[in-house]
Amino acid sequence: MVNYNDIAKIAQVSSTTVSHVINKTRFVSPETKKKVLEAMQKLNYKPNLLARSLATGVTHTIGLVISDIKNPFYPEIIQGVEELAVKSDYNIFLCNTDYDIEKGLKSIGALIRKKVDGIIIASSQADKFLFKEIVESTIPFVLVDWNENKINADSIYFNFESGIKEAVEYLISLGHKKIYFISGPKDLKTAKIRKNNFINIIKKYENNNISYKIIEGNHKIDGGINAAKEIEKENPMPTAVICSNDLTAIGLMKTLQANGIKIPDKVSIIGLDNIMLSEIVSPPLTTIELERYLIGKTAIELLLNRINSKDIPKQTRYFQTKLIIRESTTIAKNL
Amino acid sequence: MVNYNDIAKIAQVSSTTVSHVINKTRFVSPETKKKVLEAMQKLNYKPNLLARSLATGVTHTIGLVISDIKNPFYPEIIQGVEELAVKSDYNIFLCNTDYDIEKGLKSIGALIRKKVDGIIIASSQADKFLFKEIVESTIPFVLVDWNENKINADSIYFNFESGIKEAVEYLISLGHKKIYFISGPKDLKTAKIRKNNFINIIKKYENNNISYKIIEGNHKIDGGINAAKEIEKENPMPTAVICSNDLTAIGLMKTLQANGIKIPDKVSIIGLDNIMLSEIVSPPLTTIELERYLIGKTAIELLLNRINSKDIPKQTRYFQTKLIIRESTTIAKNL
DNA sequence: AGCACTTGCGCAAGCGCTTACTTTAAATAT
DNA sequence: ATATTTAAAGTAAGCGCTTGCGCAAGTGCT
Repeated sequence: MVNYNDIAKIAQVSSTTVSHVINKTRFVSPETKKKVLEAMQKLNYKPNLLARSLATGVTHTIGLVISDIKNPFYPEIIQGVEELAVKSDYNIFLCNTDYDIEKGLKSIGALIRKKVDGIIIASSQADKFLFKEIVESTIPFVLVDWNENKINADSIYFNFESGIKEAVEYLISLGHKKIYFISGPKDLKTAKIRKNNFINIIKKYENNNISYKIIEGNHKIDGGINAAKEIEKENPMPTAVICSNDLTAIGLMKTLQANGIKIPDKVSIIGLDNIMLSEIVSPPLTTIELERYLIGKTAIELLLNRINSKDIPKQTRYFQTKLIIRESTTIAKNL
Repeated sequence: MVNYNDIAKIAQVSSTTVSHVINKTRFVSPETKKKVLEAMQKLNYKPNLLARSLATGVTHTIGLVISDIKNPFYPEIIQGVEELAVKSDYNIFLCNTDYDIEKGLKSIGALIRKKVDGIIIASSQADKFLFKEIVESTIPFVLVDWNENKINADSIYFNFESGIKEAVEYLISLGHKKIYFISGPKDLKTAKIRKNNFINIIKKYENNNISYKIIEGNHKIDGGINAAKEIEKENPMPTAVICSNDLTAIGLMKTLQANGIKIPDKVSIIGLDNIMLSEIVSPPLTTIELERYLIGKTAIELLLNRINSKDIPKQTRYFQTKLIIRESTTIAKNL
């Protein structure tokens, strides 16, 4: 591998000078510069960023931890992060935890050891140990939808309450009395929050003759499929179901439809996330929107800020959710 | 940052010994080992993988270049790559080219300079210059669906011909005579291949009174939406359309439906890729399948093989495509 | 007792780059 | 003509790790 010494030898200068012309870190006379550049050209020199990083302590690399690349929730976040990262000359280590804490831990460990300049955790897999690792590493990080303990860290919070409240009230306004909720995986922080928000909100209406029930899902399509079976067993069936995410809602909807249950006539369904899919299914899904691209962009902005000035106060950003009414909801027929 | 010397000092050994206990690269007496491990514990030591990589020339990092993270085509490939990569203790630099050659070039350059151990290029953005960079870098790489010049490199080829042939013949067997094709972006290698395969196949039937036409799309939903407008202008309209990818087909289908054109009664539609979405739309899309997870997995297998033994002969793998008949196709009504 | 191995570990160079400190020579000031 | 400043570039240590080479003490053999 060709290095500064090789260039220096040919250009008849010191390797210091080579470094300075490459980095433009001090004045070098035009003639000298020319010699160096020509030598570089001649040797087809490619800098070794590992060596530079070792010397400077800066890698221009960040880690992005997500939980499920196949969940359409993430690609847009990734895109938001990636665009600005690349513009700012950062590369991204993508870590997919697969909802697996062990795997997440392993990835985070590797990120730390590989000296990333910062980490974005958008994997809602809450784990104290993982968190401890990161904090101790002193590597800047931002938490997306996962600041369980209101820890003092740059964080992005999703306010699911606003959207879920809209959804519940909308359903009630349509005359629904029996409203079910399909949750996400038990150990997923964001799923817990979504569920609890739903419960808190609907409880306020319990005396208005509104009943509810939680069915466990997994934030995947098959969770919705399984939930459909549970729901069909109910007698009477709920007239409306809110799902912890769109994938679940879609699995549910498809299964009910396949079993001859008309959506929304018989059951109204509301999702959460507003993934692209939700617009495209039939009927288009009423859902609660989260601006994922913007979230990704904001996450990387916070991170870069933090990287560039470690001692500014920790920042938080809130993202509201809001109901998008499409065609999977209608007035309750079985009054 | 704590390093070998700090540990060595506390454990009263040389840094060589520290290295050897950490890497288990030579025998160290149990007592010494214990002292070292305790010192590490005490200092909460975290190895610096940059330094190690600089010394060994191995980074345990690979690059994965794709063209559009938002295209559901990619996440499964990423997953296939990621799973095995993590199992083998590699981290992944994800580079999204956004169909932008400049951006791709920039990313590849960074990967090379950051000394990745290998690169998987699953971005069908053909560019000689980009290719030149990689080859010159001597970094192992594998090409997914992008070996334009049958270059001697580890490659994965998609055989679109098999699936497209099935699709065309299936449509003809259903009595379709006017079959359109919506292509992908002009400068996308895989799109060119898909289109050319279609043309080659359908040309064989031209004398059987079969006519065709190519409409340009972009492998995104809006490409399908625009194509719908073109198609509606045709008189008579084609009775069947094959799309270069599923996203296009979905955009097309949704738009035609919105304009009152029944699918498949009036127009049969076939997609390509078999993304999850295609199963979920209404009607479920007849499409040509590509096993993306397996492709990702195969890509990383090839790459790891290459990394571990540079001088084995270059490998190639072919992936057949095949027609999956769902409900967006039916017999031609306007005979 | 003398020799040859073996065992366990240390020395120090090197990976390719950065950067504080110095040197050299020319330009300017006195 | 000498002292001082300035401009341009070099010296070498250091980032944290690996690893070829070598050394001293211990073991076994004759």
